[in-house]
Amino acid sequence: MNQRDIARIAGVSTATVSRVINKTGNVAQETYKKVLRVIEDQGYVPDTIAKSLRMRQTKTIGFVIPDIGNPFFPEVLKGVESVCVEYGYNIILGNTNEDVRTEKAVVRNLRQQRVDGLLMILVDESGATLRWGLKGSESRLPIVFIDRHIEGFQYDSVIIDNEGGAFQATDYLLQLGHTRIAIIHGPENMTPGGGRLRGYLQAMRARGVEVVSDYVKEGDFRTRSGYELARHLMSLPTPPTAIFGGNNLMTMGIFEALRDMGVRIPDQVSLVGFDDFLLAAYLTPPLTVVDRPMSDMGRIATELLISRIENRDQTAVRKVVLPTKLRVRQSCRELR
Amino acid sequence: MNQRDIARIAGVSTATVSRVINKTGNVAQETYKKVLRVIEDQGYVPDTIAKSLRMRQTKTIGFVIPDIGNPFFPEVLKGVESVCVEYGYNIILGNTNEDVRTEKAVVRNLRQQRVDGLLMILVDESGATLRWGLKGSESRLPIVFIDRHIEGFQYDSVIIDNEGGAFQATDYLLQLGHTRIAIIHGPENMTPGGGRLRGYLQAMRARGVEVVSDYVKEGDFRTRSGYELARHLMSLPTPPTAIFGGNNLMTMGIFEALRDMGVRIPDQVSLVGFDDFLLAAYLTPPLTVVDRPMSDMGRIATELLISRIENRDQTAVRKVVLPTKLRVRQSCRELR
DNA sequence: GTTTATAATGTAAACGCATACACGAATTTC
DNA sequence: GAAATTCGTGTATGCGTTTACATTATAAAC
Repeated sequence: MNQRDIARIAGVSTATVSRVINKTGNVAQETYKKVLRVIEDQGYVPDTIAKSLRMRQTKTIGFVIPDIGNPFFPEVLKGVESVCVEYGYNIILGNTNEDVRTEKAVVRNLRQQRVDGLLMILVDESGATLRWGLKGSESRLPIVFIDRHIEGFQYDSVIIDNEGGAFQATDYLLQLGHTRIAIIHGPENMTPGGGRLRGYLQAMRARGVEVVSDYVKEGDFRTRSGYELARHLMSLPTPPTAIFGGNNLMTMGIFEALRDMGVRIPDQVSLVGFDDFLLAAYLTPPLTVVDRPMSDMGRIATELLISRIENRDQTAVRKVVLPTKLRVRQSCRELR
Repeated sequence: MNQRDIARIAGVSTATVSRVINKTGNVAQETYKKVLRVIEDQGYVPDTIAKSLRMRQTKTIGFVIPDIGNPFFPEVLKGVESVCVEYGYNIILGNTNEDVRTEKAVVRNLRQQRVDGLLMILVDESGATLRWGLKGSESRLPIVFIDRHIEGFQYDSVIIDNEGGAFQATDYLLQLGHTRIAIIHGPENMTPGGGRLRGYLQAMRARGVEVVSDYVKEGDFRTRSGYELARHLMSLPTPPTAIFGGNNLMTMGIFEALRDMGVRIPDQVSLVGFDDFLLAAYLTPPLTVVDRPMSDMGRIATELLISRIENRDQTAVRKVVLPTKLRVRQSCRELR
């Protein structure tokens, strides 16, 4: 059942059917109703594929993420989805498994699917993914980066104030009297990893507290690395009195390690995490964390992307930085 | 840059280019290489939209879910995604917000997008969604239901043994000596709600324990209803000694309520949840739950769907029932 | 009542691809 | 060496839309 069938049954031309469906151009009241009735009767639904081909736009955006399993993902997706529904866009998912090769393939695939725009939480911040994946596409595909900022590309990004958030958390611990503060941060060459580390360092220096290199550990943003590095930290001759976890997963690993080692929070060691997550408030003790507006990131990024797609926003490249918020709960104690 | 451009540059016809890309039909070694070089040079990527139109298949499946926010979702998605990658299918998301009207619209939209098949976690088990959403589509769209079974439709479903799982959990509590066992179950007219309730009732009766109607509460699968019903239960003149939570979200609500009321788990009340979730193992105490293989459900459902799409599976309608597993942790105590 | 503007509709081409069919060249068959 | 087969390639059509352009019917203007 296609447009031509409807046209035939209604005794009009396909052009008229099209005009009725899209409310474009003039069509007589009577004809309008007649066509609509036939459409309704037949349960006809226009073929989006054909329309996309003709219109050269698919009303679809690609959402590229590194790991479906990270609790971060559904949060962001929630924001993305709500805006997409509002503007009538569909979402095609692209999971990269934190792997650069896969990432390239995903970008290619999405481009091949003729998505109207791309929302990306990139793994490869070097830009190689993009250069290769986008090679040969004449029309500049609108892209908005989420949680990453990539220098040297004329694309928008929506990120959070990693430095500020880490500064805030560290300073909070310092205020409580801690000086032996450890950090398990993410990869230094990635936006969230490096930024949070810098915030930590700045806070320490601002208060004139010496940074002990043994207390500064680089993880890979996964639970396991948090677990192992925390065990390592607590086995030090002089263990830290507080640990700052660089993201949700690593913080969970830290929590688990402390529990397994029988280290009590916050009596023996204070814990602050980055990322609020469902878990944090339910743990015992409830975790103090740097909260970042994940759903908002998704929402704002999508708004931005769609406004680029629809050419409503012609301004220069935007870098939106969202603020974080320290949620004080019960995982830190005052030292005196 | 399209096929015609490549053909022109390579000095061949579009048919040859197509043959090279799809490795269909014969083409001379030399020509093959030449065309491939041009494609590479130009960064040409075939247009999937045009291909889809011509081939009448999109290599895309729609995944309809009721709530992105439910931890259940990413788990299932993980399984779905892995299979889709394997077979080269894309996923378009459809969030229904647990709303029947939205659900209808989503099905329509997905059909309009010409997805090759549908994976559905339905809200409306009456079938009205399908009847309306699919009206007028001549070619039978392959569909696999996840976590729901709908009578009267010739579609496959992949569900879990709700009755068995609930029986197991209830029986476990009975074995520990509990008799005042409450259940907060989901909507009775839904597969997981009704099934789990039945399993509970069967277990009680099997051991000859009277079912107290005050202890049987129907929630809506959301956190809040678990919270409120748990508060209600514990305010009863004779409160239960054990509560069985009908799904992950409601169990969390129950947990929260008990914490807020200062009721100690498992000393004062034992708690068993349905669904394992990241949280469960991290809570204090770690929760005993009925675990169900969510990722497997996604995987198996997708395998089934794709085999239907590609006509590899011509057998009658399948109803796959996956077993559950009781994960005993520390939220239940023996009564004596 | 003729001209002119406007509304209503139809005709046909194009979007980028796969493929049926056609055709000449090369190869095999006897 | 003629007939039959296979190989390599091109031409042209159609998938279901939208839309520029053409055409006819209707209303407005004088």
